[in-house]
Amino acid sequence: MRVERYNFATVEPKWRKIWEDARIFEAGATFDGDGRNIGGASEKPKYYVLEMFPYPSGRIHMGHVRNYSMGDVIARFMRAKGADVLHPMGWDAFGLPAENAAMQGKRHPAEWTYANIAAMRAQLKSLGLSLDWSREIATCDPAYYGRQQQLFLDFLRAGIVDRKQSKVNWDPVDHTVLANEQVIDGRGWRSGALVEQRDLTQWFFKIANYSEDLLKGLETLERWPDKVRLMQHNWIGRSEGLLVRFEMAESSGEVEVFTTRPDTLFGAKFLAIAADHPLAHSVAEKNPALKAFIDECHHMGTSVAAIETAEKKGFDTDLKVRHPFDENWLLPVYVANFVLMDYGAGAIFGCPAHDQRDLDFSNRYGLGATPVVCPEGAEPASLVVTDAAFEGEGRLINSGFLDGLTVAQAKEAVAARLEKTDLFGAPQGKRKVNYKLRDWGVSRQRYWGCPIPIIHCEACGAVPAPSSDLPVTLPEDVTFDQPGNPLDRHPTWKHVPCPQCGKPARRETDTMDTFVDSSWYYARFTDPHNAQEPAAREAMRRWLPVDQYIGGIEHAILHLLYSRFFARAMRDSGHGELAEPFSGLFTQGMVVHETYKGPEGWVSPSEIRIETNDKSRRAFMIDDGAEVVIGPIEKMSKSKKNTVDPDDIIASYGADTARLFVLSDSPPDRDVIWSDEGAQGAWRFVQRLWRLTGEAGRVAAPMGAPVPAQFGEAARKLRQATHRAIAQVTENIERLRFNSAIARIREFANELTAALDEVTEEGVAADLAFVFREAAESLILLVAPMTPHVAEECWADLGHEDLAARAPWPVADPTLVAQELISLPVQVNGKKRAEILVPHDADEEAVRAEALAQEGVQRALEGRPVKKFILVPKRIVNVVV
RNA sequence: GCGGACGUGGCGAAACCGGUAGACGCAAGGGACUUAAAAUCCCUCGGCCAUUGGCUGUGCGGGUUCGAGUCCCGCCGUCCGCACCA
Repeated sequence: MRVERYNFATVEPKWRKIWEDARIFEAGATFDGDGRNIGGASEKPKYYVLEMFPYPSGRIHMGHVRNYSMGDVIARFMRAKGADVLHPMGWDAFGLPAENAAMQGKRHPAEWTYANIAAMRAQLKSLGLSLDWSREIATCDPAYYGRQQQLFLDFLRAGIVDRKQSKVNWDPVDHTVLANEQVIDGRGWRSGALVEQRDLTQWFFKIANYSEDLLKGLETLERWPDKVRLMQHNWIGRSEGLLVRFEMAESSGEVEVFTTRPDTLFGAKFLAIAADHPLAHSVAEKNPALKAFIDECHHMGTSVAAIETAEKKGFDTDLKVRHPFDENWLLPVYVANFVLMDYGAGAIFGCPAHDQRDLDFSNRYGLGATPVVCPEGAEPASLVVTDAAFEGEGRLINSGFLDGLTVAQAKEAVAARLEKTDLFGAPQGKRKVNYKLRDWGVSRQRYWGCPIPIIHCEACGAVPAPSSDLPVTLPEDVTFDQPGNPLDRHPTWKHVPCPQCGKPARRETDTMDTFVDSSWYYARFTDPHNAQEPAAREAMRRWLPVDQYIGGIEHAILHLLYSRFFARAMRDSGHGELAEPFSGLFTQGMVVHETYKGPEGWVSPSEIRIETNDKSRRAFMIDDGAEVVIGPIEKMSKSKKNTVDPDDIIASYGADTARLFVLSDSPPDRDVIWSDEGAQGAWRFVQRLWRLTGEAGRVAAPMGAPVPAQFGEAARKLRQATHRAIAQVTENIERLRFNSAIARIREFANELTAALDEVTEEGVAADLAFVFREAAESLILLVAPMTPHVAEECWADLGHEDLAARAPWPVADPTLVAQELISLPVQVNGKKRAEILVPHDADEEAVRAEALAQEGVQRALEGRPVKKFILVPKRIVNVVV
């Protein structure tokens, strides 16, 4: 046995330096005779693996370690498989936290951000990720956001940008717009003031125009998780319905509503309009009570969750509208807090019997409910709707000319009739495909973002900044000691002459949503230093789409939808060719940890020790021995103090151990629980790899030894184990089942250990020696994507002078993977009674004879005749009696 | 409210198209080595009964099937997202 321990502290930095000097992780790498990367074009197939780039918060967390370890496994695996791999890294560097830090710590956002980037870059480098650092980008770099401004202007020219009013959360004390998460119980998080909804004129990307295309495109994304596609599908929210215009009873006006259930029109009890509906505003002018109600709605917050979870409330306007099919039937018009102005027509008709929300509303205001759809087989007279609306299928009742029709037929009949009915010179009904997807408001009243390159001129309006002005850079001399946007109150920055008429004009002081920054960075990585355009067409053609994108499920909708939109918008404004930027997507789970609570509050894992025996598991403070309560396992967060610092882990166990642990134990799309015991388990395996290679190396054949003509029993067994492990680990990595790949590698290590235990003092024969080398080298290459440093050290220890990081992936010999004898379980009436060993090509008769001869089978048969004999080849035998 | 996901030993999990439930690891218990400890190695490890062996078991209740963790119907529980956090 090898005496010296594997010393990660010296070994890991050594290999990182060697990799870096050899520049082997740069995309498009080709090498000269000395193994130096001389760059240039590559004949290899391309593979682009991308992990969502981090926000530079200052420290990486275990979630980053997991995310980037997964991407690195794929990058190293694909490189070994012979691909030219692009695996870049950058920084999502604009955003609110930098401004908050500036307000608190008096540090300039740029200084704070770049310091954080430097710290996090060093941390990421210590993980040994095979990243192409020559392509590093930061979105707060003018070189990056200048090209983004170019995109904005080209989108504007292509008609993809719009300027219109929309609602924001306004904090009247801080004079600032609040994010939804900054609104807590209707109040600003910092000021505590009641938040108002305000109309602001803002810039929009017309993503809604792409609704149908974005929906259709989902079908082509076969390597995306179904759940993400479903979430986007629902988010786009296509619905086919009818716009219906209702005539007002006491005036010549009308109210238009959108409905997906025109079939239930005879069950209508009321109309409800949004608080911001023009009609609501006009009534409110003469009705202070309604004005108060509308104001109340404005304090609800702008998020859908806030609106829909609020108690359903309405206000009777006293206006009445005529039912489209009966001019004497008048319906009341309410202003309701749950109707959204942005969706459909900003007005609905309520059918309480067949819509739960309408029913809740109706019950509150005593508006009644008449059932008009009768479920198949139910007695119409027996239908009474009290607390539960019936939203299912059935046939129409109480509905005049619709009676007896199915829901689908009735929808069609109503649409057909209203299209032919005239109201004020136009059809009363119009079919419409409606989408929930709204245009993307990109204006932010903040400093630390990409300036919107527009100049406002009193005479010429909103004028694009000339392209020679790009990038329009942020002024550095700003302060954060007053509320509001520093750009807006900067003394000189915004004052510029109008590019068209030359008169004094002012710059747009809003910056872009940071989602814009992250919507095209994948394309920038293909040509990160281009000063003329976002990315050269040739570079995008070489690398796009991203073959495998990896990130958190929290980005399932917005970021991924915006990026898909951006690809289309770039295409339509002359900046690319493809619609779908990510052909493969994988969403990884979080890293979670136990929580500990002492008398003084939450306690960090580093402050406690755990005592376990077969009965209990208890935690105690290290300093005073006081017992603390072990709480639930939760997402790592500073507030719960249940974080583990990757730096600490790397210092005590090394990067390989950290990488191995976050990849094993749990499937990658599920959360993984970080535990010190688990980390130690991973550490033990890293040590074991080193010992095992040493032991195998002592008995292994020299490098380049010829393949023996014959293999003995022991050699053949280990050889089969080796090739089966290669086949299964390869498949598991290809399917991104890293936990299974590692389990299989460990199993193979166990098999190799068992084979080494058989070795006696006399040494081994040439055939076995050959197989020991083959097994040890395979083991190291299989584990190298997960634990690259120890693999490199073992690889050198086995006598290799070139790098494991550059070695080709081992290939399984199919003839060695196949099993000649197969173990088949034998069931009697579905219960396992015996197990038989049969040749893989045994015919049914032979299997039947063997199965029925088993003692356990005979016992279970109890002499009864066999009714049916089921043989699933290579799987199972079931005897039915 | 709307939408989505998940539920298997003490714990994390595995089980490909419906075919041996619990691979691999963690924890625990027992043993070897050691003056001792660490490290390492070996054995046991879902539950109940038992002598060979049997019964039972994948959140709960039904169903389909020769056969269900897997498919269908209905519950229960937990977690996540909801458009200005990134």
